[in-house]
Amino acid sequence: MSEAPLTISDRIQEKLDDLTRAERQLAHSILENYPASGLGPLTALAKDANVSVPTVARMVQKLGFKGYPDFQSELREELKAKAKDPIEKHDTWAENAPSEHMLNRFTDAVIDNIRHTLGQIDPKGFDEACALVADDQRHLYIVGGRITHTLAEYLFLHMQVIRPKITHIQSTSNTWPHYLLDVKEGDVFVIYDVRRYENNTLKLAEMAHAQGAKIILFTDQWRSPVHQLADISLSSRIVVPSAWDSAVTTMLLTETMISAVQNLSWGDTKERMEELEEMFDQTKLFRKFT
Amino acid sequence: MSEAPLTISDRIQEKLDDLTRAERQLAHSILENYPASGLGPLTALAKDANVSVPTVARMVQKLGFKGYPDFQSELREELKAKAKDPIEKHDTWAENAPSEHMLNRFTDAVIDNIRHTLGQIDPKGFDEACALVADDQRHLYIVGGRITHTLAEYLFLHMQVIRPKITHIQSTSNTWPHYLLDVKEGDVFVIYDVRRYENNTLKLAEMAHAQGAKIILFTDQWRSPVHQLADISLSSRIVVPSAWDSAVTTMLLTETMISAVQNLSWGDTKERMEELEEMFDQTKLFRKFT
DNA sequence: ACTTTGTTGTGATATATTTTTCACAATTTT
DNA sequence: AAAATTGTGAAAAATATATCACAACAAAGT
Repeated sequence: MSEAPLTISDRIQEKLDDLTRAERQLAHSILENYPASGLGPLTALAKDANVSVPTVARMVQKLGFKGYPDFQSELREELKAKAKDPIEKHDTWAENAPSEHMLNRFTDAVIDNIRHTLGQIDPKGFDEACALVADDQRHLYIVGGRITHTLAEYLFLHMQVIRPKITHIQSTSNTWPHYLLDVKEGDVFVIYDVRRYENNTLKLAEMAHAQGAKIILFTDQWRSPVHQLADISLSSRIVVPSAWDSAVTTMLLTETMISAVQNLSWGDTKERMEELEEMFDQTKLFRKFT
Repeated sequence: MSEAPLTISDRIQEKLDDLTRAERQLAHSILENYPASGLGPLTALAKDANVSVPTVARMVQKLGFKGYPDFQSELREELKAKAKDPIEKHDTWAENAPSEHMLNRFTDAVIDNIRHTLGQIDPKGFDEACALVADDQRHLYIVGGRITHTLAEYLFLHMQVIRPKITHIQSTSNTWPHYLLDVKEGDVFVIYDVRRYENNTLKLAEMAHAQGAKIILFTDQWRSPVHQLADISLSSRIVVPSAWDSAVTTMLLTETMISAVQNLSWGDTKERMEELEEMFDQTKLFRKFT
């Protein structure tokens, strides 16, 4: 058995549990841009990971190296070996799996979906959609179908924090006619509908449209019939090597929308502060969970 | 247009004619296993190339670097950049939007997450997890938290079609102690837990573990504490330019699992046929929609 | 063959960095 | 409150780098 020669990356990950908080933080920093950061001076690495110099020194020894230079020289060996290896031809995603492995095939397809989807999207329309969703003068209704209600709820959960006046409707439930009574002109519907397109969803969209609501539609490349009524359609490619369709791209657009709406709601000034706070928050989390 | 930023390798080759014999010898040695040898100590490089130390020092300056350390740090930069590149290639995703547009920034981050995640995943563990989930002798419990229950439900909805004996538990609900009564040794728990990790989820995992259940954990790069109890952990990078974390990569893994489990459930014989058919199918689709 | 000219290695040395350790205080975790 | 972890600042030890002068060498032209 010619076993995989156990890279340093592997070794780090294995030991991850035996490491202390600061060490783990350092480990992640090393893996973050591997192996480049490990090849620089120890001091730089320490600063990069926001840990002290002794922490680095202590850890490399914990990992079983004689010292930092020893660690580095093994890293270089590894790099040398990898450069010789012909495996990297087709960049596989999961390097340790053959390219026919489901992990690689699936990911290939998803990346392809993302590329196609983003390549064809209309940024203006997207921005308009975000603006509509961000406008808390309008009541926001979020609608999903049998499967897509999970995406709808995902959007709902986040919007709940960002703005008031939102409702999550499941088109497959029979309670939704209720909600429609209250719909006012100018309210916004975010509707998820991918194949197989659901009749209920279409009906719901029609009624909403009839009441003068704006409709933003998340759909697939073949476009749900709701498309006819929608003010803005965002269609994603959803084809993967599976018996089912992929919701990954749709979720990507959804998350992007969440982020964009958040920014709009907070105003330009706070945007940067938020980014900072995020980083800070992240650091705190590192400290908290050891 | 932003041309490729001229690697050090390029620079060396360009200057090759201006170099003297020993320097050329050195240059070739550097290119021989590039960039590894350039990242070691100057002395080692000199010995490797069978040239003297001053020759190396003289050459790096001739190449326009301030000194050997300068040369090295540029090499590291290059390596870092290259590691990021394989598919990203700085082609902006939404071509009609500027690269600072949220669509592009967000997608960049997500692709990066996917690459990191897949790069570090253990395919063996993944396969084992799929086998466990596919085994319909075992009852399958799917658990999600406040946000992640949407992912859990997504998995649940698909598994429902593929196999019997599954239950979707929401860790935030107070009904879950009920279910645990029925858990038998060998049953399987698929648990979603990303930061901020939920106490309920941990408790639930502990009880499941105590009853001898297998645990498969979907978590983030920092790993939920449930990790300690899990038989298999699948961790995803979740960092995006947003106030929230991204679930896209986790969903990608989930969908991949669904697809893999589906294949397993159809029996070994049909598996390959199906794969072929899939590929064929995929090709057809490519032709159709391009 | 004999310069001439430019290149290269040697050995030595000064400088600059880096690594490794310490002791101790601050902090966090148990 | 005790134990473990981490950062600080400093210093010592170890390496690495940059240079120098000079001799050895090689190639080119005379």
